[in-house]
Amino acid sequence: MIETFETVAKAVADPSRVRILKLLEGGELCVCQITTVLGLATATISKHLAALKVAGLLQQRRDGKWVYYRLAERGLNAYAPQFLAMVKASLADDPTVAGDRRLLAMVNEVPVQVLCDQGRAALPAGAASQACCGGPP
Amino acid sequence: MIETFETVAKAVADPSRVRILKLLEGGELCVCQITTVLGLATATISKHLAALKVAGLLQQRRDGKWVYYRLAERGLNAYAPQFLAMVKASLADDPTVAGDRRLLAMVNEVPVQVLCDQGRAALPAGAASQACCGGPP
DNA sequence: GATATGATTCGATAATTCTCGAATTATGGA
DNA sequence: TCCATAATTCGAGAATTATCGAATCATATC
Repeated sequence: MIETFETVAKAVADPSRVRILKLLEGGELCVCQITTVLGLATATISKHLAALKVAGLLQQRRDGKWVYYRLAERGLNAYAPQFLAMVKASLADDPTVAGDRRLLAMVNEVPVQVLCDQGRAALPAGAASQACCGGPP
Repeated sequence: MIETFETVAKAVADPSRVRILKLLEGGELCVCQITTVLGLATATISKHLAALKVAGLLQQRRDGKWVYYRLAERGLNAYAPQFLAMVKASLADDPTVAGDRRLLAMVNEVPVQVLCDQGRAALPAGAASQACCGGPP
């Protein structure tokens, strides 16, 4: 009951996890794609994904070596759909979310194997700059 | 943007604060009434109320020595109304929330001055038991 | 089978946060 | 003006959490 509600609310109360949810609105992604866009350690992303899954917000699918995550369409958690709907209706014009979206577009240009292997080095030069620190002065 | 969203989500991601929100659905309450129902220290309740207010979920009104809080009807935070609506639509049958509601009914029988002075001692004997530990074995 | 690779789990550290008692502020009444 | 009381703020301790590197697990390929 209130613990279930708390679990979902806590899951949504972290910017990294919200960024993941917003990314997945465009369809399923594998862990290394999400990792490349967010720019965090793989272990960190994996933990975030686990938290979102426990909260009933995500579903998992393995395809060979890769694990794909997507927004949960029917959840174990009664409150998950409402939270998902609210996230979906929010933050469309947030600069961080927009930057992630732009970066994702480039990530999608690269085959998954290459991306997993090289990370951001597989992207066009300077592609990741908007996500962290901007161009030269 | 995403920080604003995070602030509200964090505010809702704590069971004590959700209980406060559920209590206030019945109308405004003063700090000592909320403190008596939740059974936490006054300082703790005050901090929770401040967090909810900063998140745009609550509004404040002073009446003499007492400060009354109520759900915010028009908030500074763009996401607050949606979160409030979701909380309102949730947890109606949660046992903790139901216990708080029963306790609030008794609290409302006592004048505020007496309540602030005596706390739970002002309630009928054993009234607070359902909120923590149940009756004798 | 042995090896390589993507993802998860483990262990540790730094940062948040929940909670409380004590000190402070604000208001009302003697 | 001085005291009593309701609420907030301060300071500290305990618990939770975000993050990472290293170790482990799972799958595919040779």
